Amino acid sequence: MSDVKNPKVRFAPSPTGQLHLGSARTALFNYLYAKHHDGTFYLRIEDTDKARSKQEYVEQICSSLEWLGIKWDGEPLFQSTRLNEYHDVVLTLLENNSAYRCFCSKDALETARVGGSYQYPGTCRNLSEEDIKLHMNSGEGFVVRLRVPEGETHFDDMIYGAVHVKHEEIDDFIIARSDGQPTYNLVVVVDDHEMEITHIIRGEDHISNTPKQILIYTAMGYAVPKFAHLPMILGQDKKRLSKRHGAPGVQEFKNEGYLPDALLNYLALLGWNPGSDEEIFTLDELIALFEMSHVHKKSAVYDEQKLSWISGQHMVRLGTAKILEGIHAINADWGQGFETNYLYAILEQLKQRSKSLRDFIDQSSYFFTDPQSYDEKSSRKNWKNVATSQIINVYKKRLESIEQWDANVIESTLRMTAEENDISAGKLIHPTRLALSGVSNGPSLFILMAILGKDVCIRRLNKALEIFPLQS
RNA sequence: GGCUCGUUCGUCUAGGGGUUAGGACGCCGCCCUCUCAAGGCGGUAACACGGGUUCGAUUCCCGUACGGGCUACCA
Repeated sequence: MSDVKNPKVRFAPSPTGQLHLGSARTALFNYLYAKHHDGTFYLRIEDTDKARSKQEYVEQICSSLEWLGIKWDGEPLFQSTRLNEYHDVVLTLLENNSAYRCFCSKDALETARVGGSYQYPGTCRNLSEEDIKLHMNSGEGFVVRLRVPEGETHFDDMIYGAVHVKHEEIDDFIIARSDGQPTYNLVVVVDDHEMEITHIIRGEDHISNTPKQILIYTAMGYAVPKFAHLPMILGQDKKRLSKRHGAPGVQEFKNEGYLPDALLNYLALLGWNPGSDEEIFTLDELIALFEMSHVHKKSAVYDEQKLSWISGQHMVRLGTAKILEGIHAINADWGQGFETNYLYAILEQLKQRSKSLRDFIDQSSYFFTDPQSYDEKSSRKNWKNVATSQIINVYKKRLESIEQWDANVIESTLRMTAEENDISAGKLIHPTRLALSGVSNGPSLFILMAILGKDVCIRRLNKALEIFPLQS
């Protein structure tokens, strides 16, 4: 289908914050593209902004990627370790006349900016050797700018198609700051060349950097890689997704109890479609199906409800052992002191009712401790008077004599009791559920009772018989 | 402001010169049922607008509107 072989891609976050949804999707698409084509997925930490980069963010980003199951190949490359290489490239560019020193002060340029033009006026573009020496000798600071030639640059974006940019629209941009530090555009090119990256897959916000980078590739005589720019993810207000949309970092999704595969699944569907009506996929399935040609340019709005649904779908498909593992990852105490089989039985029942791992925790308290309170509405509705207490008492007595404690027996006993007393089964089921769980919803009552066990059921019924009806 | 990209149900999307414009989430209803879910069935809801081109445009072209991106000695 595709003639791409063993591509090398990279995900290059800057450690100035934790991994966000948008970045996570960029990482995902890089990963999917690489793995689909038997390629390599590298991680590069863009930590040249010393003021904003933090080690703790490096760790957070890495652990988020690990949690997601996006595994990078080899060791991460840290740009902060490659300052010498960048410096050498700047010198080469200076030597081959592709770049030049600019002695204009920042303030001077700032005040020179008028109207709609933000471009560098080219003051130092053609300084003579003597002028340069003069400036240098007087100890003036300088930046290095790329000498952008006349003409235009074009490239074929895998998603955007043909992009043409006239050079008049490109500034003689800075590649080295006055403190000698290289800038983003320079650094990216040097590393992508060094790492032999074949496909640069990144957010649409980088599209205008691309011609600048191509200019550097060309000036250095490097082969130009292929580019794919991904559409943005927006919040409900159609603004670029950010913290204030309540969709912060990947870390939060983990804490909320989302499954990594579910998050990945949802993210993949933002801007890409599998070419069928299927919507639920594991990571491996996404790898197999991923095609860059199915990625479109339109930005997508993040929708937590759909994420939640997808999460629920994954939950149902997941084995109980995996679920237990996941729950313990966010709450190691859950179910402590109870047998694993007991926990499995609970999870099996709660699966259909849980969208996240948190839901299991939130819904399962009555499996471990007797209800401390009873749903008020249900109390009023389902255990109104002493008549209910009397019939519950009858049922309880019969339960006490059951030898074979299983759901079928529990159920037939209840139905028999109801029938003999000429009431509907529901009249007995609802108060019993209330007495046992304290709430009015949950798994089938008889399965619930079978799981809880005879002793617990009798104990809780006795307690409820003391309390209900609340007031008469 | 300049450059640029986009616009199909509220949202994610399929489609593409002639279709009852398809699917999914959500929402509503029904079925199932001991509740809540899950599941099944059905319903609600869209081609931004104006001009062309054409026998015929939602689909192609041009404008307008609206939205996104970029416009740093950040990455």
